[in-house]
Amino acid sequence: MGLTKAEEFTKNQKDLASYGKALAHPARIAILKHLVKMKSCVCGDIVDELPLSQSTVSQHLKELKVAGLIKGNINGASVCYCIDEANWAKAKAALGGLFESYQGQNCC
Amino acid sequence: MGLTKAEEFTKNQKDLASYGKALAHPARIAILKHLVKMKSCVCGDIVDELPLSQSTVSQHLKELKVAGLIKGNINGASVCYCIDEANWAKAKAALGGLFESYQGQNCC
DNA sequence: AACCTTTATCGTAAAATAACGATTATTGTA
DNA sequence: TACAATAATCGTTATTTTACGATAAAGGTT
Repeated sequence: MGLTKAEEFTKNQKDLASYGKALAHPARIAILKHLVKMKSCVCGDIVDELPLSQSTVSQHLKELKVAGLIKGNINGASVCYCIDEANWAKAKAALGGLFESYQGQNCC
Repeated sequence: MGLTKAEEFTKNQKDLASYGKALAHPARIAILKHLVKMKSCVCGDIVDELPLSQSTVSQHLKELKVAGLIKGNINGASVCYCIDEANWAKAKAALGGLFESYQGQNCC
């Protein structure tokens, strides 16, 4: 993202931007939708669902994990990813709050 | 964002990602919150609110406009920006739908 | 007409992102 | 123990993003 002056913003603004960033790629949206639908999910299954290489999918999974939206549990040789319920609720509340704070009525 | 294979995803996935991208920077979150709160808003006022140069803010405004979340009306020498009510509702519904589609219950 | 204000655009540089193949580490299996 | 499978990480490249100053365009003002 080039030069970033993000330090100068509030925690709430940075949190919201962080959730936005996690959602800012169709592959990550696809991963999240898959996890929501399937509940259980081995990493390999996600790779098979997407038109991307294993390493690229792994990167997207990492970003979602860093943003807190998902978590991964090692299960033998594979890893089971799923929605991180607590943080999902936080993101939902934060984004929902933003969108609901607008009640219509503009000047233009 | 580097090489993008976004063509291979569904319209819904791309739409959601587009909204995510619009929200992916604290400055744009700040702009949106300001517009929600103030209702009326001259571009210059937004510049004054942010720790960024006029040209950088103008770029962020453009991105929000491209994503459809805001619109600008020329008002003499200045421009009045505000929330685009229709698209705001669409984004709210799309993101809300994603977050509400998860009903808890994971394997991990 | 000359000038100031306001905002968009241009040109540029630094940094992040997206993508891939190759490699590594770990676990399970023959 | 040797080998296959799984997933993370490394190294690299192309593209996009962020940011800024400078300039341009357009609208007011004197």
